[in-house]
Amino acid sequence: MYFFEVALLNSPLEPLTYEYGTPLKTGCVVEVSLRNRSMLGVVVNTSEQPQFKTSPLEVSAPLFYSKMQMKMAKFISDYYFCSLGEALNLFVPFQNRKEQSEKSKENLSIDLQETIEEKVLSTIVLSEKQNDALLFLQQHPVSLLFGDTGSGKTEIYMKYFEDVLSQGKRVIFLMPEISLTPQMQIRLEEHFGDAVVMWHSKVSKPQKKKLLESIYSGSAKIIAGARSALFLPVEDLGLIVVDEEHDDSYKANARPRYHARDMAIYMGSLYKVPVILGSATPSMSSYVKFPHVRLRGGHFSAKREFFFEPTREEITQQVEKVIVETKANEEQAMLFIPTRANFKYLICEACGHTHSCPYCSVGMSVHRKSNAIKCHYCNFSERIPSKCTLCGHEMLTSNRLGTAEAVHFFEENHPDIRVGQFDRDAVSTQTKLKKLLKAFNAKEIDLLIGTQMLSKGHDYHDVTLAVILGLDNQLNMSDYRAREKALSLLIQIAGRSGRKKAAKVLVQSYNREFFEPYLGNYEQFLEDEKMFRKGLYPPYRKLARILFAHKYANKAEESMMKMVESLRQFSNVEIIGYGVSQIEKIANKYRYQILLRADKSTDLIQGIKGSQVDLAEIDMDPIEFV
DNA sequence: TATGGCTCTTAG
DNA sequence: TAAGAGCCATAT
Repeated sequence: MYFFEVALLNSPLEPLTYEYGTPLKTGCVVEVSLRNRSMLGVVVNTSEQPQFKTSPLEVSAPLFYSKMQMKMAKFISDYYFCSLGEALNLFVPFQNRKEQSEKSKENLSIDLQETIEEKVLSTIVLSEKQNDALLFLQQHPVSLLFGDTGSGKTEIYMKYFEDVLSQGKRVIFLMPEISLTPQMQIRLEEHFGDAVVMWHSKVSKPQKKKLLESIYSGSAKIIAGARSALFLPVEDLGLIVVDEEHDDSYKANARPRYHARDMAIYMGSLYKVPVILGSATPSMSSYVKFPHVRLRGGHFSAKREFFFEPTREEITQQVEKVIVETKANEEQAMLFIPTRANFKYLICEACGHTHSCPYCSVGMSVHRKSNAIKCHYCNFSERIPSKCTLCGHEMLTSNRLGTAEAVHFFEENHPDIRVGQFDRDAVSTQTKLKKLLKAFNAKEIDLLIGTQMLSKGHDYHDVTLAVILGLDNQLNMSDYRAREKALSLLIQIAGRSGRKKAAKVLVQSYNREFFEPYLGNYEQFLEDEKMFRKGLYPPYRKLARILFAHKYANKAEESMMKMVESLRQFSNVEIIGYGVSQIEKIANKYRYQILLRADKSTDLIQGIKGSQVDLAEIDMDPIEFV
């Protein structure tokens, strides 16, 4: 009998030992039973016969995790503090098919010839600047393509893809989920035909099966997708691209809390393939860590004129006026508002009481369409009360304008302006996204009103006005990245306008003097920001956030205090602060947290590993602090 | 004496 | 994480 340590997929448990009649390789997918439940697991080690009685395992599916996948999973489990089973569960395993895979390798070059001869409809011609940038990218293991919107980053990627494909290798091309639009798909397919696969969380199960088939067979050469695409079973990897690398959606907000950009870089070093990070507003972290090539201006070299209006977010007469003017000129406008729903809060005029979620310590948002107030943290909703639930006063007022209310406003006051709503509520499916973008590009919509989603790399051609409300909400957040986030947001949204014609950008903010000098000069901001971050914040120092959540506040607090005490032994780990979280309660659980800082992540890991951690959820390199 | 809710332990 | 054991409070 042989014995194996098996990591249970999607289980927080450490590997358990099982027995089997014949030797098995590390990485092999097996079926085991745990407390009468059947589970999938992965052989992670062979072992001696243990003291206790072992259960048998079964080998059912011809699936295995490659050496590289095992290595990466191990890294994720160590660095981000999760079980090996949870880390492995991120990956899609390889399929064991001996003869077929040999064949497909032989066919590879033939497939490729066909792809190039039959599928390529147009050739990519780069400008001299683009060519220089490509050369730069090809000369570095990890590099940053710092290119303004419209400067032709995608063409550079595609030229590089051609090069990689011609060597019989494949590409992983990551982008934020919202950027995986039909436009991008069409652009890629125009050049690479069936060799393109688009992978994201909203692809249906049967469709995923189909896509996986083409990845297994080797016919898929360009694996484009959201962060999870990094974990697909891609053989002969030749290049990884992380587009819009500054985007926060690359960080997973549930365990394993990995950062896909950072994992892409790690993966690149493991596979010895180049990694390209692309952005018009690169993250401080990438800018400081990696060499960059700067690509300025657009093909259209459009002009943007910025106006500032010192006010909190509201639809002022000026906002109304510029939008009406744009419509009169038969041009398109975008309106950014950081809040969804009609209003973020419902407040009593008499006593000032904010209607909060019974399960979370946050205000509930007003959704007029469903006549409900909703909690944006736990989704609890109830009817909009007619009077204050605290004092009974009948006049309630709402505050913090949201996208739905702005849509409502324009529908009421300017019925001739055709409005589209672009936020999580209105764009809940890929189909709705397609529909909305199609309508906007077909000029069936005059004004697109949306949240952060607006800022994500879509190509709009005829937008001549961008209005940005509530930018100070971003800037005033107690977050070391608040400046970076606010400025990049402004530049990204502004960048959606003026692709063809000159555009106006109207910004509501009391902080003109902060934003203005950096508008055409993001690198200056990055340079200035170095001073602010050095010695205190990433990328110069490393942070970890440890979160404790429990039904009883004292339980969570106790666990936190225990951990604080044990962390004190580690002189390399600085406890920046600890206590009740900014949002005290979510989904009926009280929340406490510790924020740690160190020079090196290994210091943090050592400190955390050496401390008592019950109830704790560890967030390495956190980007959220509430 | 049965039942439900809660906490704690432990899984191979 | 999830199931089962043990414990206590309450219902019958």
